[in-house]
This record gives sequence, structure tokens and C-alpha cells, in this order.
Amino acid sequence: MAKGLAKRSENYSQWYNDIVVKADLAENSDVRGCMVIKPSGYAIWEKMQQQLDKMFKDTGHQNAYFPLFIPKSYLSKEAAHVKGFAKECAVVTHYRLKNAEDGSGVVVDPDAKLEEELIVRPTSETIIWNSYKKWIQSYRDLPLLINQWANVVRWEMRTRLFLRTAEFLWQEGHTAHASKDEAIGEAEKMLDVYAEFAEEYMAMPVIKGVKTEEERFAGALETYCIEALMQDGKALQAGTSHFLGQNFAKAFDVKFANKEGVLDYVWATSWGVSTRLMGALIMTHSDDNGLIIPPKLAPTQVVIVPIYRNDEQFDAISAKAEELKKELQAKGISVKFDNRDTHKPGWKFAEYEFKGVPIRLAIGPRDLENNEVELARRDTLEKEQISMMDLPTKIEHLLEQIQSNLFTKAKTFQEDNTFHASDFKDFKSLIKKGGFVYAHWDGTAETENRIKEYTKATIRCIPLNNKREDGSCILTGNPSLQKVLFAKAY
RNA sequence: CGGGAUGUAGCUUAGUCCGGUUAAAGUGCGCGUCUGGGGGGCGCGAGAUCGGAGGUUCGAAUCCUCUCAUCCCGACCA
Repeated sequence: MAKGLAKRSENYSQWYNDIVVKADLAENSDVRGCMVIKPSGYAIWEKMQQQLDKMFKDTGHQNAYFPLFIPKSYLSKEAAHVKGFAKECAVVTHYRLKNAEDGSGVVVDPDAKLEEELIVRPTSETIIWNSYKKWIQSYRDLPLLINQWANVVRWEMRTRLFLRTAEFLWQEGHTAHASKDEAIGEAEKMLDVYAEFAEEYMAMPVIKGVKTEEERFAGALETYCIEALMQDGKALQAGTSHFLGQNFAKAFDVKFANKEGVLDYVWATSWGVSTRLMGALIMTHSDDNGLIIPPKLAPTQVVIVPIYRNDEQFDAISAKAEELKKELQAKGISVKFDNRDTHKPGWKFAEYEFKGVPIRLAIGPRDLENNEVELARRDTLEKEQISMMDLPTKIEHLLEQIQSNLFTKAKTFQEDNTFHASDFKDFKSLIKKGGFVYAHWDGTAETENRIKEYTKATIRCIPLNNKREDGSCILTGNPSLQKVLFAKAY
């Protein structure tokens, strides 16, 4: 086990925190609830961004940027929306500081009070729809498919690095459509994009579904989500996509003339994923030896560590390593040759293992003599001596293998920890154990809340393409048409 | 905002109950040296006005008062 890292089995949340801090991904800042994302962590986020951005563009979206500050009056235009966010908004009330008269520093200048307070965006629906009103007049202006990469602020009481922070980074897509069906199609399409990203790139299996009314986004008619299962048996919502109906169009008076010249409100969607995905990535794959990053998101996929006793050996190894590095780079593989003389090989091994680099190559004098390298893979911790012959091709294939192995492992874990409850007693013990639990539910918010009260478990989603099966609610015994997915959640 | 706790070196902490030389350790940092195939050994060194203010005392990290800050548990949550 890695030094200074808690074991998952003993203290899961300590383990998570240790990984984030010791793998140098992020740290708490002096600003309560806010984090500093360090270079190692930000590099992974950039890989995620790059891929998602490409997928958004491939599905016809364009990036734009809207203001950080939202006039208070905008936020209050959609009733359900403001209700959902009111309790966690940061508010700007003044625009100037001045020197304190007693010389103790600066104070807020009471003369610089804003006419109307500005809200630091918790999400941007309102300010964006205020613009859309000006942009949309005709069916020819539709669909409008916009995404923005931004930071948002939600004043959380209890925060955890990446999983819940007061300020976080995300993307938010906001689209406008001429028809209801098209908007629903868009929300579903983006959910598919998220699911594909999660499974193909993060190697994290997810369940696609819709939220119950209780769990729905403030202002949405339907909230779609992808839910993932973490190693401690708790669920994590990894992405959401909302069908907003005409709620925002009505609140901001966004109408368009259709082909017949008749005015109608436009139909809307919004969808987002955040730096919370970093938390999901960490908790899906990592082990008691540290972080594990799937190759497709690893900023460094291969690291080469030289082992030597003198300058002569170092020079010979460096020449070989540089050559190998070029060959790997030619195949689009990101490589780091760690030629620092300030750290020893053993130290470097531990370091890269902890930081989750998928493949490590060690080259020493013995290897050079035999035309071999020592190859260690992070996912299985296996080490083997392999010939330099065709090494780049072997590594290329191995990276693909590691990627698929991580997904398979996570998928197996998810399957092994998915259960079906037959009655409430059964349900309680399954939930206590952790994992996804399918159970019949009578469809009422009241029952949902009572179950939450008794067990702390919530309905994560009603899976898409769910099997219809008649049954009776585990709590009330009332008729139910299908089982829904319960779990304790982050 | 209710309940509980803690502030001592960059970090983690001991010392506080029961006041007494120059405030201790691990880790990290710097230098030297032996080293180098899994976080290495040895030696030397820098680094703390003990959260802040006031008080009690011959003497305060330690006792008292006030103050500031942070953390944990609850209500809320991408």
C-alpha cells in the first residue's frame, strides 16, 4: 500500500481525500468551500473538456460566453427555478471599496451600493434566455444550439474536493427548438453524448434514466441523468440533461414565427457536466496504491524512468529513451521521460504509481544490454520484461487493453452491486449494504420522501427502456408498473 | 443558524489537566557524503514572537476574560 494513503476498506472518504491531495490534483483554498485545482488535476480536466467539446461540436453546437453576474430580477422570472437556487446564491451588493478611516485596511464603500443586486450565476438559464429573446424571431433562427464553458457558484454548506465545492467549473448547453419533440430529442441526444463520454473515455459505466419530480432540476419538465456507482456503494450523478418545455420561453417572452406565420413560444433544453466528473473518475478506478487514470484521459500515458550509476550509463539510456519517446509520440501517445537527477528511481516509481500514469517503463544498463525494458501497468500492477522490438505498437495496444480492462472491471463491480428488493425489509438491508437497488414504487412523492427518511436512499432515476413489470410498492403496497433505481447518493 | 471541538515550524502533531532554564518530534526543506532495479543510510543546518488582545503571577504555550479563525455533526445540494 502507498505511504500515507488510507485504505478504502477502512476509511473511504479519507482515502478519497488523500488521493486528491497526495496525487496533487487539488487542495482546499483559504476561501471556504472553494478549491485550487493544481496542474496535475487541471490537466485531466482539460482532457475531459477537449473530448466533450469535440463531441458537442460534432453534434452541431457552438460555444459562446455569457456574464458571470445575473441581475436579481432575471433570476426571479421563472418561479420554480428561483425557488430551487435561492438558498445558495452569492450576491454582489456593492461595486467599490475605500480605505477605512481608522487605517485598518479597506472597507466596502456604503455610497457604492448597486441599484439592483447582481447574483453570481448558480447556472445561466435566465441570463441566456434574456439574450435568446433578442436572437430568435423566426423558425429560421432555430434550432439554436449553444454551449458555454464557465465557472458557477452555489453556496454549499458542506463541501468536498471536486464532488461538491462552492465554486465549480462546468459546461452548460442551452438550446432552443421549434417543436417539443425536437427539444426532447435534443435532451436525449445530449444524455447519450454524456453516457458515451462516461463509458468510452472515463471507462465508467452509467445508468441512463429520468429523475422523479422530487429530484428534477428547478424549472425543468423532465430531467435526464446518468448515474454511476462508486466503489463504496454510493451513487453519483455524473451528468444531467433537461427538457425545459416552454417555461423559460414564457418567462422571457421568447416567441418565434413558424412557417405558417403563427407565433409560438420556443422549446428549450439545458445540459451540463462539471468538475464533479473528476471525483467520479477518481472513485471509479483508483485503488489503495493511489490514483488510476484511464489512458484516454491520462495527460501522461507513458513515463520512462532511467536507472543508472554514472554519467556514461545515463547518456546511453537517455539516447535510447529519447528515441523511444519520439516513436511513441509519432503514434499520438503522450510520453514523459523523467530524466531528473534529483529523485531516485524508487521514488519515481512510487510517485507515478500514486499519480496513476497507465504505463511505466524502466530502462537500466541491464535492459540496454538485452535490448529490453521493464514495463509496469498501473491497472493490474503487473511487471514484465519485454523486448524493445516493436515496443511502440505493443504499447499502443496495451493502452487500449488497459482502457477496456478498466471499463470491464467497473462494469463488473456495478453488476455485482446491483440488487432487486422484494419487500421493504429486504430493501433496507440491501441499501445498508450499499449499491444500486431496484424496487417497486407507487409513483408518489410522499412515498419517495418516506423511504428517504427511513433509509437515506433516494430514487436515482427511472431507467430509460425500463422493463415494465406489475408489482406492488415496497413501502405502501400500492400498485406499481415498474421497478425504479434506488441508492444512497453523493 | 443550532450542537461539539480545535488553533504550537511549510505540513502532521506532543507538551496545556498539575505554570518554572534555550518549546519537542516526525515529515518536508537546504548542504555534504555514501548511494541508485520500489518512497535509501549517515552527518550537519535553516525554520515557531505557541491564532490575536488584555489580565493574574517573580515567571504563562500552560491559569482567567474577551476576540478572531478553522474543523466536525445537523437542515441544503451538479
